[in-house]
Amino acid sequence: MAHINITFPDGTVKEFGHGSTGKQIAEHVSKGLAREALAVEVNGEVWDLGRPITADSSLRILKWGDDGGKYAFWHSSAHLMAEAIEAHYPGTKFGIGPPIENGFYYDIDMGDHTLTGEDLVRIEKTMYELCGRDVPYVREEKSWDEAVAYFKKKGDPYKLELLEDLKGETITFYHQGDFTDLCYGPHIPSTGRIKAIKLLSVAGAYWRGSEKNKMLQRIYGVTFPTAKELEEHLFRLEEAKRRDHRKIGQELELFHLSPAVGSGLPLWLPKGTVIRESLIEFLRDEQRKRGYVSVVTPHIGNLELYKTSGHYPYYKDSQFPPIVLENGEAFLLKPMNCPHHHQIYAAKPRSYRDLPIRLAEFGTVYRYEQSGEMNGLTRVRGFTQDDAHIYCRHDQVKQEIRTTVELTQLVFETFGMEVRTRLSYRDDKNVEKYGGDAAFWDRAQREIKEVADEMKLNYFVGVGEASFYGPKIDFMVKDALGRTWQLGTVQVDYVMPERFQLEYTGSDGQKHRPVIIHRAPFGSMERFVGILIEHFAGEFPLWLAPVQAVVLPITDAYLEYAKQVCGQLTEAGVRCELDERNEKIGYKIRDSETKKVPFMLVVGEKEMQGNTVAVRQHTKGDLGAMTREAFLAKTLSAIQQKSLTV
RNA sequence: GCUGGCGUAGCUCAGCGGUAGAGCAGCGGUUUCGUAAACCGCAGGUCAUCGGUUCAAAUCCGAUCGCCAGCUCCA
Repeated sequence: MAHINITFPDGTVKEFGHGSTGKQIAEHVSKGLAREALAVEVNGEVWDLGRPITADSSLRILKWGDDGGKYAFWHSSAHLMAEAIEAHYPGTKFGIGPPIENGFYYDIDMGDHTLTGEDLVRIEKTMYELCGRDVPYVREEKSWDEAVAYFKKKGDPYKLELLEDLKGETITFYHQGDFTDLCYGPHIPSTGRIKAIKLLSVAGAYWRGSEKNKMLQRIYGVTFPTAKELEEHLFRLEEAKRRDHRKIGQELELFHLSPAVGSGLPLWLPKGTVIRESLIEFLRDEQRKRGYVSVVTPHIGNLELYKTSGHYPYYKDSQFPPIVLENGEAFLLKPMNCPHHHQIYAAKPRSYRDLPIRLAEFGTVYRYEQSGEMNGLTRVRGFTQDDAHIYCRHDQVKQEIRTTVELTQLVFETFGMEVRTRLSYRDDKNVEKYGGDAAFWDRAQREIKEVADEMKLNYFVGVGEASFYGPKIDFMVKDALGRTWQLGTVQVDYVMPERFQLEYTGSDGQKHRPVIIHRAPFGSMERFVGILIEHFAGEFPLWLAPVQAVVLPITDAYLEYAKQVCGQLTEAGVRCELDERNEKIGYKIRDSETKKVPFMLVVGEKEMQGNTVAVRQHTKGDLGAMTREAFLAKTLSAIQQKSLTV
């Protein structure tokens, strides 16, 4: 009998019988491993445990802790859900049912029936019954014709459409119990492995992600090998909801969204404005050190300006309609600041000695987002970019990219935020979406990649994510609900200098085109603060806290002393408030804790006598008494250092 | 924009055909208190808006606006 050599992850090689399965090999290693095994990775490809291995291979047994194992587990769970749906609603047509980052979904077409919460409960219950039967997932290879015949008979147009793209290939089916699905796999050995199930939500989703297609119903769910893990997962979801910036923003009175003003037009309340302005001050300072100069431009601009830039009419759908005067002159609420800045550059002749010129503005822009797109502060129709445009020579481009990336990194480090970096390239298959010559694009993309490599950035590439005038380095973060948002961005632009005929005189006396770098480390103040609220769960570091300290007199006998303390701190630049309400100290403390005020200064007889304050730190509790001077010094130092721990 | 869900006092929510309720917050008193909620009282709502059904609508139906989840989009 023939043998095959199996190489394990630790490098050891063992001989097994030809056609051995992952399951058999796992059992050979240990009973425990076999019990936990969900799938097997064979030469980098994830397979079912039951699939015979017929050649020398490197092999890794996948468990719940491995992405591939989870993937198979949730993929199998989607099939289990489909089986339960079919049991309740025969004739349901199935789209796709893949595993995702935190669970799985299945897109289904139920005709006139709209799923309700009760339906989900019923389906979930049936899933528990089905996994209780512990039936195996069985792989079966079919010819394309057999597969088509099956789904024609079943009457499932979506599966037939999927098969159209698989012509000529070997098709695989998976069965479990009474359910059969077209599926590339892999799957876990049997339904019994699924012990805990939660169907989370149902929402609409276009078939194949195109709004031209029919909208199907998508059920999201998550499953686990143990009930405990499900409980933990649901607890984490609840925790994440508590961080939601929309909730905290309301509780802490940071911003307000009034329908009377308009959807997606946030109002910054006094406490939120403190945060916003602290951030602006921080960045202005850093930019000043780096040779930026500030400019200010109006909120509207002549429509012709945007025709020159190319923003209009190509992006008409995402702009508010023009404001047209009686004489026919038309203005647009500015959707970006660049054209205005370009006019500042063009306002006088520029020499190569002047470059780079770095024009910075916290510029407010307006974009007509689709009605279903607005989201708290993270997606709005009016927002302020921490914008700047750097006009430089070709030989300065890489250096300028590098320093702007470094500035962006400094920003995220200051807040201890984790970001993912994306190189956003154009999509070569869709070139009409982009302006400028291919040669410019190649050059710009090469330049950002070179800088990214030289800086050893840990990036991924996003094809088709470029802006229409150039490629970008984008900095992405996730919100409390796991949604990804773009914050900082650095963009290289060879297109706008052409469109606006921007020039400088070189050392050779000839006219040359500058290159523009667009950059915004925060991205927008709104989105950044939204994410920041969630990052800190409303517990801002001292330098950002809207109220840094609150003085709490024990009784009104100490009100006068409390006023002195608060006055001294305010005088020194600390944002301090006095709680002079006629309430017990416990009540005042509770109130300030709820408002997440970093320092509570309790003052009574002892403090007044000793000229001290009893310091209580938010979430940390009583720190004991401190002289007023010591507290002030400690506070000022933490503010100055932008410390994350106080 | 699309699919579904939801709009009741500043906030969190109950009421779901017979004309509006609680807790917290607010205000007025009493209390003068040492590290997460003192006590008593008062006030507060054209039940998102507009239209319809009905003897009667917060409650049923429709439209509009807004919010939420997802999809699509995102210069």
